[in-house]
Amino acid sequence: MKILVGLSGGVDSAVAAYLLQQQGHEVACAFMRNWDASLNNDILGNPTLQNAICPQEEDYNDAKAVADRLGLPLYRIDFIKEYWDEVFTTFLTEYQLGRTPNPDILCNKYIKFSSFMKYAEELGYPYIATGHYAKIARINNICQLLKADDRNKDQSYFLCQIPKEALEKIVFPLAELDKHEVRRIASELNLSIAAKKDSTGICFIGERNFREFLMNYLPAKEGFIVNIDNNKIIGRHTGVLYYTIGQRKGLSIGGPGGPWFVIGKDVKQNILYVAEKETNSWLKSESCLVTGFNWLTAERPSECTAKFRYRQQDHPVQIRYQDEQTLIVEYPQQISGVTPGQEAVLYRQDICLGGGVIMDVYHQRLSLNERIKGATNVSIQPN
RNA sequence: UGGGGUGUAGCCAAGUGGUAAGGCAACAGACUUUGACUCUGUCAUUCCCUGGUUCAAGUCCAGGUACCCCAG
Repeated sequence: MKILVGLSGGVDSAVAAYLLQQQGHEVACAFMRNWDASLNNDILGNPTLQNAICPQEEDYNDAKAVADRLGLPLYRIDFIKEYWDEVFTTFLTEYQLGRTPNPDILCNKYIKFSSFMKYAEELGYPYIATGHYAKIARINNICQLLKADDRNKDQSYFLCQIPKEALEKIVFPLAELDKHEVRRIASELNLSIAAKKDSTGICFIGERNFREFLMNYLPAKEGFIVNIDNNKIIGRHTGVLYYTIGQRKGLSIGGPGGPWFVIGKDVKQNILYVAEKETNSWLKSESCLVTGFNWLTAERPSECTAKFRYRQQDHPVQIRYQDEQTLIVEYPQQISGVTPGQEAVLYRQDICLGGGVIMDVYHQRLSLNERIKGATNVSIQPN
């Protein structure tokens, strides 16, 4: 098979390329560049802005070294405009609405398994491969997305929004490998990046002071932090959009009581609502509204399991259908920290059924905003 | 300027003569291809100031000082 491997400069994609080569495929590599700090006005909190060589060039050099070591051709392709238009604008819009989006899921949907796949086809490669820890298997002659064998690294959550048809054209060579085996292979090959630290942080943007990064695009706007249980102002925030539900760090609320957790926000009034202790009922919900659901299978279950965040355990859930893409996901046992903007991803055992965006969460039949409104329907008192 | 009370880290707070608990926050690290959560670690040679008693003072005594409350 002719396969184009997305080579990032990290260990995983390097080993993926090597494995495909060993299997006798006709392999070429491509390095994607999707973020340009100066072009994208990414100034605040950018630790590498002044560096002579930007981290992405270092990654490219690493990828080049890998390709050379394996004797494979390396293409280079920019998706900077596509990333901005399709991933980043959506990301910012969601933040402006007070939600917490998952940019990496958008990146996989629009860039890696759309634009990049198209690019590969045009280049004459009908298949693409990446270093994702996920598995594709034919079940009843239909390609399905499954969890990786390495359950600790499984990244199927991030792939829930990719086009179903794309599954036919993707190869995940790391599907059955543990991370430590991948590293072992890399070091046996004497790859220069064998010990390179796993990358974390937003896809293509990297590990950053997140608040400072957002300040480039969402201006700081100070406001009050209010204790939802008594409507008292107990602190100040630098911008309600910078916080996410369930967040504890960065509130700077000292003194008696605590710890304090963000439980909701009022974007219009610029108020951040917090409650004491993680055990408080404000973070719990029994159901949520999920929209834009991307189905990866033909199955439409009424019961299955779900993850509401990456690396969260699978929770048993029941599904009620508003329509094909709009679901009410119910979990009467209650789950903490289900957050609008994040993705609800459904599974049946190992099979990833698909995912959609959490639009609202409900507790005792009330939406989060209704609950907050009910609790704050008295004037806020200065403390 | 009569009475009472209180001053311990950024905040809250133990400690009542024997060599500064704990919590919150902050910071650092781990974990993590979202954002969180979580875990680990760091964080007062010093207790409002000055002097005194004592082998030993955050703790006792004296004076000063700041703030709070009550009465004027």
